[in-house]
Amino acid sequence: MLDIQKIREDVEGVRQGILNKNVTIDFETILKLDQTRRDVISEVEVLKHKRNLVSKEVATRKKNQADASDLIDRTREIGGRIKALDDQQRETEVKLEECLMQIPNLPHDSVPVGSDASENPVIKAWGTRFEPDFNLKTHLEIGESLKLFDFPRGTKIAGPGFPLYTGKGARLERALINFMLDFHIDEHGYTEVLPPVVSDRKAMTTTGQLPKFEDDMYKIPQDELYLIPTAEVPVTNIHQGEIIPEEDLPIRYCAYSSCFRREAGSYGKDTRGFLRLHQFNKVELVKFTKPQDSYSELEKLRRDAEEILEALGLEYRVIELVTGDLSFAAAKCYDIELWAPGEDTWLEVSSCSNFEAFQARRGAIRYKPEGGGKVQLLHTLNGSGVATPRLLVALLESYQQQDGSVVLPEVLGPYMGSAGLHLE
RNA sequence: GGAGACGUGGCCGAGUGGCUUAAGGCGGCGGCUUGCUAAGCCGUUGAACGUUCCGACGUUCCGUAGGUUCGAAUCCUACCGUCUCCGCCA
Repeated sequence: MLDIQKIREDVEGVRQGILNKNVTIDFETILKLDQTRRDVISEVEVLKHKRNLVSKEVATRKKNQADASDLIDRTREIGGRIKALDDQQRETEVKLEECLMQIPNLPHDSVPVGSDASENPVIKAWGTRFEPDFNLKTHLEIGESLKLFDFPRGTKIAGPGFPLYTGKGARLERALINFMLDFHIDEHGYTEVLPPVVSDRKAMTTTGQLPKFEDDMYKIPQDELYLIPTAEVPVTNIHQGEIIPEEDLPIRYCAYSSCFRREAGSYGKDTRGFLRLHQFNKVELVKFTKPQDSYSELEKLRRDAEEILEALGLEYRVIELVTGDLSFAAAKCYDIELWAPGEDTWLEVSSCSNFEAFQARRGAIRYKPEGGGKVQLLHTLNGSGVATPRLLVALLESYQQQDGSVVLPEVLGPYMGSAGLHLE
């Protein structure tokens, strides 16, 4: 949510920023609602002040056994008008809030202006291309021959997009999750949390999934809960409604969770194997920072994700998203993509974003400055560190051998245990 | 799932319709004291919104939402949450 005060003060600047995100908003209606709201508040506050004074006078007279019926009549009349104005205020605020909830976050000044993903600049590349002199297999071919997963049976249980990992494939999935968690906890100083995989409407609204993207999520109507599309939702909401002492910042959480996405509207796109799923595993990084620190923390966050890929020896590149490709809640975002030699393509495994105060305002997440300054909104950030399905794809395809087996990188040794690093 | 108890500021806790402008304590902050010293004394203490001549002023907030009333932390209704007991259960 944007600051209504900022909209009031610089509507043209806001309009242009939102336009750069390819969104058009009717700001005139918003400003009118804002004006109405303030007018009504002014009026009702005068009346309430009057009521308070007269009520006090009633109390005084009653104490002195005096008659107060004339005052009571007057207050009754004032009370009626207050009720009407209170209703009007509530109505106006609901409408205003509905409008504000529809506005995406403003892009940061440093974000290149552009209309869509085709304009996203590549800002970094790391690693060397895996180009052996034998014919490369895709992860599906590798997985089937080594019995690492079983898509037909997964589909039998829950429909397409719900993967079933088997044998050493299941072990590898678990190894990757544990490796990434330990790495972020021990090397990068994150605090581990293991959150619920469902969240309520309020939590989904804080992070920006609601009210606009209801159809993208799995819903449990009986309990008014949603399956989380990312651990970002429950983890960001850990501090919903709280005022955090400045000395506790930054807070860095690291969380593993299953993620659930309906992927509505994307049927027929990347449907092969692990490229796009309804359920997948992800290690997520979430930060709460002071406003002045959020951009340096974004760079560190991106490094934290990159280092996972470097430790696994996988070729990656970093993309900076242009304004038109930024998600609803993001002010700035980097995507990290892995090279999948078998698929012969880049696969997005991480998205690192700074939301500035956008989520904090929706969820009332604030901090109290040391030395007693005014309480203010903090900044939230998050990034995948990283999602497993496409990581698994790149890993299997990058470490495949001519004989069809796979030799995993050494860092996974402790996690593969008795299964070993040689999948055959 | 059944029964009961409870929900007040950062924390503890008083408050059963007007004397509350939420007592008192703890903690925090500022100051004074320096033979009450593992201390003492004094002062101070939250959030949101609106107006503003930037000095302030006003309104709201006692789990949440409604209701009764001239007036609600206090009475009524619903919901949410916590705890205890019973049932069920990995």
